[in-house]
Amino acid sequence: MPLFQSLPGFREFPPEALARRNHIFRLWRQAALTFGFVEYDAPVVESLELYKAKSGEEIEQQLFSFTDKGGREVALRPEMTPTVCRMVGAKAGSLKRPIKWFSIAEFYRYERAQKGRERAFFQFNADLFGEAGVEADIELIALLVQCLTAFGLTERDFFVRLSDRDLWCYYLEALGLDEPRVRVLLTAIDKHEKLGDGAFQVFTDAFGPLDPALKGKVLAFLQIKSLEQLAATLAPVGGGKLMGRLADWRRLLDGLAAMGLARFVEVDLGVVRGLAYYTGFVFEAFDRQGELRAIAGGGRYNHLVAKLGGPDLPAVGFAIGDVTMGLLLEARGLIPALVQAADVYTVLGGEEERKAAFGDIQALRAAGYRVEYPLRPLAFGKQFKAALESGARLALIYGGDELARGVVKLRDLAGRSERDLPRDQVLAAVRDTLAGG
RNA sequence: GCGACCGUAGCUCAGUCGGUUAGAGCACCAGAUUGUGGAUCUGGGUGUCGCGGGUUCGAUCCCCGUCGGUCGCCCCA
Repeated sequence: MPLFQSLPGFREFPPEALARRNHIFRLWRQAALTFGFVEYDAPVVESLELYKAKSGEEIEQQLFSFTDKGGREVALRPEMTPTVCRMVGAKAGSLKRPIKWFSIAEFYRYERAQKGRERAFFQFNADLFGEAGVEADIELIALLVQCLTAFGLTERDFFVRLSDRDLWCYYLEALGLDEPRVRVLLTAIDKHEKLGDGAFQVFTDAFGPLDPALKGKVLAFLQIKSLEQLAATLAPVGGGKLMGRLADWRRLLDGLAAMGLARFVEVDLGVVRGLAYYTGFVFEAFDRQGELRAIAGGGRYNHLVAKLGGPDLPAVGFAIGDVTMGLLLEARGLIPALVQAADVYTVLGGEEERKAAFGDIQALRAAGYRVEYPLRPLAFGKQFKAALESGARLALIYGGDELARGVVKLRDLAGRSERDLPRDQVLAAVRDTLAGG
């Protein structure tokens, strides 16, 4: 038994696992860059107040927080949104709009680990600031889709559930509910999928029995699956705010359809997201099988930058977690074999030959080729096995016979063919052979 | 924070109705093998049976606790 183990919920990444992680990061990064997002990074430790200001006092329960040696109350970051809002808020005056930033970073939450959830995990975060129109929402949802399809996932593997907090608020207001009742009812709606009718208990507890007619309308709203149904439901209600939102929905869905992404997106007003700061469209990506927790989530948060001390900047963003993403890719067989192969393996006849080879090895490496050779004297047979296991395409053979003739043997390991090279042509020959196919 | 299940080698697991020195496959290491291929053969166990305590003549096995894992609840930014 090891004397020390990693802490609960903290994963280790031995080379194979790190290769997988880097593969995921590489495709996320590539997707973001093609959408014109620029990468940033930020501190891992922040003031505890930053998170309390955004999420309330209870959040401390879920944080790795402590008092530093200067007496400051601090926390390991549990998410990127407050930080990026602060960063963008501070520089907003000098940043060209729209502001499109992304990051890939590790986060920490003091929670019990379970399937798809660890205490330390990575997230891809993308946020767009300074654009209030649905064009920004389209951009983010399209990027989210790209971040998943880049791996070979299709509409049969995942979908994006699209909802709208503003729409809910305006609708419930139109049905005669005041703001406190709207807020509590939204909490119930958020839990309805899991708890069913029991979800409304929180409302009953706070305000007494829910009017059956009202409840019926809420349940009917949750059933809406298309823009047409939404329009039909809202038409009799009317009102400028609701009609405005309906127009936004139309533009959003039209835009996504024009991008060819309609097949990934479903109208689903059951998604509310617990966060009070969301102000408009909200969305979450799920696997089609319904076996995993959310793959990604995001939405519009138009007032958070101001709340954290910056200018009033409209914003929309989302995050993808690496844990659920990894589970999904694994389940679909979409994690490729990520082998780290050498370019050249150098077979050494003996100590004299080793010295003779070192100059070439160094030159090849300086030229960017991955070159391996046995660190200890090894029989030729073993060296050829090692050459194969290294994945190298070429072997350079430094034997006594060859050196006596002023040559080195270049072996194509796959083709099993060999030829002699004059000593001074090793680098050029390797370059030509590897470049040639 | 709560609950259920689980914990034997690097991995997957066997095992002991409580009994000598804890096993297999894979992986790994060495040799056969000092001039050519993933093979084969030989050898190597690499282990605090998670940890601590209890019961017992004797515990990897039974009991309690604890730590860790998995899954779920709470929460989910």
